[in-house]
Amino acid sequence: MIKVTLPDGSVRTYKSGITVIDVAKDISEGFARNVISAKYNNTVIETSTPLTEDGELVLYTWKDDEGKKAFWHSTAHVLAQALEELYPNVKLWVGPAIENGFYYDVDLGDDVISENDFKTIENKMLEISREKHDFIMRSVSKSDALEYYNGKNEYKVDLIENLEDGDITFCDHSTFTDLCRGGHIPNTGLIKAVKIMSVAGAYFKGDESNKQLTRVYGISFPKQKELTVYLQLLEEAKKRDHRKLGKELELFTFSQKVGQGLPLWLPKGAALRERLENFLKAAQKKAGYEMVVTPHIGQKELYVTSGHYAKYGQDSFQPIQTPKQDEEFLLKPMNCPHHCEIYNNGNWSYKDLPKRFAEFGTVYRYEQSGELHGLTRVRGFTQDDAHLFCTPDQLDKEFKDVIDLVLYVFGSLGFKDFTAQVSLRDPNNPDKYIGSLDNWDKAENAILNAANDKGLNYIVVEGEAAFYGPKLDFMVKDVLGRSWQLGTIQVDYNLPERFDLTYKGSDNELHRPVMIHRAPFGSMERFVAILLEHTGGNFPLWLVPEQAIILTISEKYEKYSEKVLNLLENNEIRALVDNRNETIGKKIREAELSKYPFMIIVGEQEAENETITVRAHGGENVGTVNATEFVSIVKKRINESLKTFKQ
RNA sequence: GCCGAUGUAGCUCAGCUGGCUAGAGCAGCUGAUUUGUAAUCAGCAGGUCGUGGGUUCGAGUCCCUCCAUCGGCUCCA
Repeated sequence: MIKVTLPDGSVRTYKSGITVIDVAKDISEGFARNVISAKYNNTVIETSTPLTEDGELVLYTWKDDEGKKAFWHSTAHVLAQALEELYPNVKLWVGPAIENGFYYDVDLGDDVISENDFKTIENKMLEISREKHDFIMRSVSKSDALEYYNGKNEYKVDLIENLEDGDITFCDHSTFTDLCRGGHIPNTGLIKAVKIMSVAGAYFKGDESNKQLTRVYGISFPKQKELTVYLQLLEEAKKRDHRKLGKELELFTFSQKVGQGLPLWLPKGAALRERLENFLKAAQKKAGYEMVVTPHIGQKELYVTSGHYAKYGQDSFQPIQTPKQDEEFLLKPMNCPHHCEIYNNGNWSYKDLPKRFAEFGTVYRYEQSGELHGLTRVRGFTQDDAHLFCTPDQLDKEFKDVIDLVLYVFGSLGFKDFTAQVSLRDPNNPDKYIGSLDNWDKAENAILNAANDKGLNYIVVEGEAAFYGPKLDFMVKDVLGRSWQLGTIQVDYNLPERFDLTYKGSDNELHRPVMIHRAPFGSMERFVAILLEHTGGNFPLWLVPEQAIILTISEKYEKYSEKVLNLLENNEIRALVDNRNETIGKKIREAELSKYPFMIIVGEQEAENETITVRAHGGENVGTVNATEFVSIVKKRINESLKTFKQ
């Protein structure tokens, strides 16, 4: 007999060898029908797996993330079978579940899959699904497994060679067999709806020097309706795409003539960006930062000193020659070397530190063309950069103060769903980084300590560090769930050495300062992009381009509307008048679509009584008030969203 | 850079298997209308169909080059 503990703490006793599904049936027949996956002692198993020892059992349905994972991974098997039947020369690599659906990486030989083929693949998959084949796991010896794939599929052979004999399992369903570690739904019949989403190239083992395989993305559901809902959700998300909103709200544009990845900020966008800059400048001033300004180019030697040239010289915009060709300049790809030289201009005592140099510095990076993406990945962008130079003793406090500043910025703009990520170096790839191991250890520990003390809920990712130092990044997702780095804080012991930065200590000796790189927004471009997607274009009231639009009932009320506009402008409320010869219904419709927070309607009644009637975006009737009262309403709402920074 | 897709008026899109002067709605302009909470009516104007080649009697439509964009991969100081 074995003891099975369930998540609620209850313990049930069964004959050894009972299957997961029978345990589920014992709990409840109805529940058992929905169980599609399970974990036993924290290991993913099949619902048909017999239990032979005591353990903790967790049962999953479609509603659980683990259940979805099993469902989608199982669908990947069905996809693989469909591909094998449709493309006899196909060689399979791997087919995992992902956040939304699954993919399978395959080598199609000379065949190509394009969107026209999706329907055929989907139909084939549904055909297989309807036949209700059980997924059955079996153990295979390493030699048998190798034999099975030898000469037929070098990718699987590569995979098996790295596995331990005894740990190798195959999964069968229908006539299809795949190397697989497990985690399937009971049978293919549960898959009722399938959609192939896209195909893409993906390098074998993620290595650019390897062959590029074809990655087929798909998603599946236990009900047709859920697929429909999912596709509708995607459509809705696309409406909040920053590229679409940026165009509609006239914030920014791109021009083929100017060049790809080089955004053009339109007047409304530029004004919005300026407000963001002023907002941060005010907070930085309180936190003891000093603004500096540096040029857009620098001598090549500057970047050789910093180490950037060796690391990124080949992938950057190539050096600019002087007419005599006796000097080379680089477009500034980052501000740190310039700021190091600003530090070097002074003769600092420990009493002067920390020095905090801030600059909205525009930088240029030659990103691969395939990587460019709206405003989130561009070739010319402005960082809200600053570099802090401090004594080793001051590092902890300075780092924590920067965390506070970043959290203040995120809070003021309504970002709640962000992930703090500590990015460390890849211990297996030391060539990627500059600087001594000792310095790296110090820097990594400084970040971890500060993050811990601040009670930050963070994840640690190895291999994501900058080449000169580890980072604490603040990641935010876009409408399609893609993660982007916004705020970043980095500890750097390396550049101070390379630039020979010093300060005089209390012992009258020269010492090396520690450097913190930080950018709360990350870049103005990316930040505005993600902010657009998060707000759907409904910016916080303090930030929005125009806070109110005055709509006249007819052109007769032009004079009065101008008077109201004047009063609002004198009270620093951004507003404009729509006095076109159009119906009030049309003006309201357009104002709604343009996302003005307030619509002020003025007509006969208002002009007579010196009042205004206010409608908020979305339809809220704020009421009929006088203009001064409206000013206080707006000011109050702004204050609710924008706290002042204290440090 | 690589894989797949897309590119028609300022915007959103139609244009079937190549066939007469390339269409619509919105925006714009002109006129009428002077309007009370999500589209007033009429008229006008607007396009080298991304670029450059090719196939053809004939190309928006088929083929190739390049450019840009989209979804991924790799990259991301």
